[in-house]
Amino acid sequence: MATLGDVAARAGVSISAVSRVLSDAPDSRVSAATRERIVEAARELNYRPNFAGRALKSARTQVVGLVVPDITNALFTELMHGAEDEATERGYTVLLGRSDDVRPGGEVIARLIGEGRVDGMALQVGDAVQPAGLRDLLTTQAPIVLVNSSNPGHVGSVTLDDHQGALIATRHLLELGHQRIAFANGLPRSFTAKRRRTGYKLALAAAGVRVPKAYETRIGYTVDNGRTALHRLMALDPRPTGIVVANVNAAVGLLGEARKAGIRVPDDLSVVTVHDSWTAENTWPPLTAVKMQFYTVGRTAVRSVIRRIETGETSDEVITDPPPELVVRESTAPPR
Amino acid sequence: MATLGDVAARAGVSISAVSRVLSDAPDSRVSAATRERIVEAARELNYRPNFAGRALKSARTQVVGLVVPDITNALFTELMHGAEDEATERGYTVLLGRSDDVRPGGEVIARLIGEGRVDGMALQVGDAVQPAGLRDLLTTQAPIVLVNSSNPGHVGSVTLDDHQGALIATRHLLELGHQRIAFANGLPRSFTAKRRRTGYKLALAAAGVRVPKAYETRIGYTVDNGRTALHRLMALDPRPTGIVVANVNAAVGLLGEARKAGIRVPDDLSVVTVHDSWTAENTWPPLTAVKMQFYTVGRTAVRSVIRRIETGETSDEVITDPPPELVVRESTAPPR
DNA sequence: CTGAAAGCGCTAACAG
DNA sequence: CTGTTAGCGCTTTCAG
Repeated sequence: MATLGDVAARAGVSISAVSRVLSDAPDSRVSAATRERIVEAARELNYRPNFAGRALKSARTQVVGLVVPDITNALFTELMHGAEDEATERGYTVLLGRSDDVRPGGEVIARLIGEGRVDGMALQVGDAVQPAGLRDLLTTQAPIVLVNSSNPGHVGSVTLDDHQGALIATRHLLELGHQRIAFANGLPRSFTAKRRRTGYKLALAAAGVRVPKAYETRIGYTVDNGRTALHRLMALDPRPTGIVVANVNAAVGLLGEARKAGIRVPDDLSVVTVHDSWTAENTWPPLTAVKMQFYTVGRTAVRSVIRRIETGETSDEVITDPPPELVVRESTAPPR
Repeated sequence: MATLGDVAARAGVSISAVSRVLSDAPDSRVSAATRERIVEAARELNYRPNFAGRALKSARTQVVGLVVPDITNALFTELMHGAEDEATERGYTVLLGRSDDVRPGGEVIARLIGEGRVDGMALQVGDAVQPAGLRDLLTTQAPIVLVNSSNPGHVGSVTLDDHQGALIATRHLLELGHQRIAFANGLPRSFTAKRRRTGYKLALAAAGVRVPKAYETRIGYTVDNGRTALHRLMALDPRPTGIVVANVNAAVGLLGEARKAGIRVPDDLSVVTVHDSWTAENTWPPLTAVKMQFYTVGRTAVRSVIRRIETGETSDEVITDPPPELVVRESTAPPR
């Protein structure tokens, strides 16, 4: 790989002149002719600035970490795209990491920041992460922004309007005429589950509808969790006529299980989910869903991290624009 | 962040002594007492080696790039896990990148390698990449290993046994008694599509079954491509009684579209797909699939890249162990 | 057994 | 306008 020195030698100038020209300092103080020679030499040698050299000198990597619990998840894909787009526009690169439930990201983050691999991080912790696990992160001075989590301390945060999402989903069933509306929610300690829960409850309360306590399950967001929720809810008496599922993956599992149990959707049971993804379009019947703006979350999170890196400012943001949007497909209908 | 100098000062020794101890050189030539003091000081200061400093000095990052066309894709998830597991075991980190069809990874790769961000790369190009786009990569001396692609030059490669996968899928339908077996394949220029095609053809030939030419579509691997394939195949006369789909995402789309068209699976039509993923379990009916070993591909690819980095050896490998495995679910049955 | 010193590629302050 | 130089944190050779 060509270095600044190689380019300088070829152009017959000093290293610093090359550096000034190629790192396009606004004030490179170089004559047009010299600049020309330098640029030409760099092109010929296919020069690329060495990452380590630059990072070592400047103590900046221009990299932000994005750590999510599960890269698999179709939802995070949108988020990652948003993060990448924002980063690229601002001259940053995104480094993708995984935080599983065991190590709540603490180890990964400490490494990435501690070793100087990234300048800052956007972090979404898994559902099952205990608040205690998060506490360590907050003591850090590092530029960390929490995504779709609570904000228990002095780090910034970006969250979806989960409350509104669940409310819209629930209202959809109410408007179809359902009264016995159940809620297949995430784990009790999940931050997003708490917020979705209030949306569900508020919608019911606003309509003057009361449901048994057992109508809410709090099992989790996975496909299998959805399967379990279906069984638990359908064992109740009276059976619900509609279910709001707090997560699209769980909804896919719930729908499959309903099918297996001979429960017809939407004839016997309406299902609406919070979140949308390509998988929701391809179930049978296609799932009615409330589309949440994950792309915007990604963009906003990275913007927030970069602001934190560059200016030190911290902020807590809720994505309300564009708002959650109901996408009606075929899994919901009026109750019989 | 604490540096070697900080640790040295605290331990009252020289920087080089600290370096020797903490980078656990096998022969650190340091007394037990000194070593103890150094380790203790490092712990107290929460020392972490600076990535840039180390990389600059050693011209090694201990990072391998993994570039895939679409991080979304459930299949690549397995591959990424395999890659990560292998990398971690060998003291490397994985940097994830995306190669879309427009820039066949060329730009991304040139940057990552040229700037010294990674020591080597495992690269899967998209379906739609023209061979010409690949040629540039082959001139490179960089440690690149192609994944699930052909090997048109002197870079290494790791591929699945696509031939065998398609053959097993086709044979499954034959054994159920189908004769009119169609094949919803990827684009003609896709390397994997070519290999799957030979498996399909061989299985038919071995059984002495002949089908019309139009029974093979070569539209692509996406969900929408699968939908299109369904329509095209069902417009034929005589209709096929079974379809082998070359990709699980396309199979999901094809299945959904069959449903919409009132074609009952498996009563009117059997569907079997190459690949397996969680989405295949959650369609209705659940998809019979040939499970391909993406996890092993990931592991092997990273192992191959690292070998290339460390020893310069190049190899071309086909994953045959474990072999592709038929997972029978409910989308296949004997023809009526 | 331990330390001094050079140098990886780059930027930036300073000198000419 | 252009060049010299110090130093970012680390590894490694060479001296002690």
